[in-house]
Amino acid sequence: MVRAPCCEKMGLKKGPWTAEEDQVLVAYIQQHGHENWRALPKRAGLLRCGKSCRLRWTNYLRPDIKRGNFTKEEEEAIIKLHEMLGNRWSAIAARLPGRTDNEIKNVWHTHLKKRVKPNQTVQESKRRSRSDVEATRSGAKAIDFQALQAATRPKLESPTPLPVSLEQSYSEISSSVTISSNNKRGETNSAGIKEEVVVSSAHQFSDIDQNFWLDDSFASFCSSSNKDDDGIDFWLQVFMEAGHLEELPEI
DNA sequence: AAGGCAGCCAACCGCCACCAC
DNA sequence: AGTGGTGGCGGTTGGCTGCCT
Repeated sequence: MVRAPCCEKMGLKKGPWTAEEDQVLVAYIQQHGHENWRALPKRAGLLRCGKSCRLRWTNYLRPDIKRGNFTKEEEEAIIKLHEMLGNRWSAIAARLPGRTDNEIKNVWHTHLKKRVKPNQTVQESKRRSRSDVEATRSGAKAIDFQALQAATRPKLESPTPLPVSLEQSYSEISSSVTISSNNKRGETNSAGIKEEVVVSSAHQFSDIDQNFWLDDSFASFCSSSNKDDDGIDFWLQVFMEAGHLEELPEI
């Protein structure tokens, strides 16, 4: 099936948003919310496509967005998260309160990419990212941090606020790692983050030393380990290296 | 002063997964 | 089970800005 381009309709505006458009969009969403992005511009009286409105809102107008330069801590966090997750910008953004995936992607491409070691290239990240997808699609066992987090985090009725500190972010990742075996997409966790997998045979690594993620241990481990191993063995080695996994979990 | 160039970043595009019917 | 609509994601683009020559 070939879908028509989003803004195919004549008369729809493209390009930079004006202050007036921003105002209209914000006012409408504050009043009515954004249940249906496609219908929103019509109802709000904007000559934009829904996709454009959604992007503008999520990347720029949302009230919880943190503007301004990235701190050293945030940059370090992005580098480390990128090592772990690859080019999964939305997953990385979910770990950085107030930052959007687009922003993080931009920062990565303009600043951080140059900083990482030569052997930690974009291509490699791509490769890791792809292999994750392929593994998931083929039903193979793969680690998915979002899912892992969801599988072990206590379910709450109200949305969970984003982590308040980077340390907490790492803590949440490392404390919720499990090995996935039955993949099921489409679940939404308590923080409103879409889950890719729900783990049936959860094996928790809740006691991993937080310093493992924060200091150079993880980075040096990554550089010393076999880069071609994108799968479960890689992550098992990671947790064994962290010193908190006595034996291989049953998968 | 002006032209060229590189960097930055907002926005767009195409694809994919999910969901309702 | 198949189809169409929708939202979300990652890659890419293009315009703006500042620096350099």
